[in-house]
Amino acid sequence: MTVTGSRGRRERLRAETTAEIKKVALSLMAKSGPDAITLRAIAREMGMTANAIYGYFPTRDDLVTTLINDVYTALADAVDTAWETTPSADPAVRIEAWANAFRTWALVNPQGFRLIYGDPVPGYQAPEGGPAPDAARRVCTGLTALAAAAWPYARHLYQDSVFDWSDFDPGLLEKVRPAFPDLPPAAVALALRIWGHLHGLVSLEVYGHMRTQTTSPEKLFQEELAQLMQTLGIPRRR
Amino acid sequence: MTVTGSRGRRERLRAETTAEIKKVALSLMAKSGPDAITLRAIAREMGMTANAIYGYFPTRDDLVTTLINDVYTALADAVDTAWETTPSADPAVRIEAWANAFRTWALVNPQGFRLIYGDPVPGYQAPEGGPAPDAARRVCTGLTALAAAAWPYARHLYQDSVFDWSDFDPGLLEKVRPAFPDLPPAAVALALRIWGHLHGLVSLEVYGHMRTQTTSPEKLFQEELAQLMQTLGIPRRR
DNA sequence: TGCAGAAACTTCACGGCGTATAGTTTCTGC
DNA sequence: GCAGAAACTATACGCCGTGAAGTTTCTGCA
Repeated sequence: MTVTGSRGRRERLRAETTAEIKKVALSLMAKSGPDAITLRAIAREMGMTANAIYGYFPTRDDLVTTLINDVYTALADAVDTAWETTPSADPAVRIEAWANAFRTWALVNPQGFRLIYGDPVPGYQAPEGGPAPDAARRVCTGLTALAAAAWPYARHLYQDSVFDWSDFDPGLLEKVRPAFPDLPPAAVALALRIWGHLHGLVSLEVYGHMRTQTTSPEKLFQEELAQLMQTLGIPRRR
Repeated sequence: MTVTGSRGRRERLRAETTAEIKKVALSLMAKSGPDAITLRAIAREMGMTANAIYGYFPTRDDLVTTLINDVYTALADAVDTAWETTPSADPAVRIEAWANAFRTWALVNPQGFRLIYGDPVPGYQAPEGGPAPDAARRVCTGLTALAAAAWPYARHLYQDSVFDWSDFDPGLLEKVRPAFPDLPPAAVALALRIWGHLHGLVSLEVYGHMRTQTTSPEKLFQEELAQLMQTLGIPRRR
């Protein structure tokens, strides 16, 4: 009918404009960093007035929050895909696939990494619970899957763990415990520690702090993965 | 004499004003984050015009670079002091002292940590070679000292290392090799990896990404240190 | 002691930013 | 065809860094 047709048209246009705003914002970010995400620059690029954007996002921070969500989701998709498309027979291969997907995504999308994990934009205040809680949860759940895959090999190394469930966020456990019912708290702690290790090496590299120390961050990261397998008690494949 | 006395006076006033600019800038940063470091806000606080600051720093970026240098140096001092004031008999204790000093400094000076390691300020472009190469070097050299202290225990774990000297920055090696003549490339790689581990855990904590996952980042960090000793082959003290 | 010149500082101006308010155009559904 | 909603523009305010030009204050020498 004309009714739904017309309403549909308006909604479609609206959705298209919203998408274009985000697309332009992301291209500005990719070219010049998160700082370049300004309403006026986006509007300029789109042939609009900056205030027109307020019809789509109540404030600039809301736009940034949405972008963080999208970008973080893309990262989560990347690592999830790497995990799922790698055969599960050899946990070492699978864990390496996850970790390499993480680093590769960060190196391909350095500004996205900064957007997610850094101070995204001048004066940006993240909303309560963080800007992209779902995507962050997905990444952490993925990390727990790593730990779970390694746990048969690693468990004897973490016998005297001091962790219990109260050490972790209930929202995280809600996702994690049903998926891996047999996993103890120590394994979740291990997952978070691995997150820290990988995040640290990658972020030092992305932010350029490694460049002044080593000429081959790639080699360093592969060494990290090799040693990680050691830490997890996983026999080195050949 | 009056001559030197007068010239000395001008220079002293100049040095005092420079120091006050930096002091005010750092207090703004501590209160409201690196973004709050604006020439106008500093000038307002000092009862001056923003342009007066141009007599002391050619651009805002130069001021920020100087601040990064100062703050990074403070961090380097903190970890160096922790290292040097801890008895060297037990490498585990000493390494833990270093790592805890690193994390504690970051938690006490979160905005300083962001200034050093994050995107400090909108549009800030770090100068060639990084904003604080000396302080960064000192931290990396300190890390190599950790690796050197652990090396007698750890060396057999890194027999089949693939690193050679060409994998590292000459400027780093210039500092490191004379200080630790017997240390192989693998130990430097180990130092950088440890840096990554600690940096990752601490920066996830400082940036609030851990808060949504664990309720006790402190416990996680201590577990990290305990496992680090394992990785280094250092027997756990009691 | 007076005075040229340098140093320190202010004033004014420009373009950029987020965003609030008010006004205008365009489309929708009856 | 027309009321009203939705989309968008115009104007304005207070921030920001910074350049140019002008003013005040201090310094060192005659």
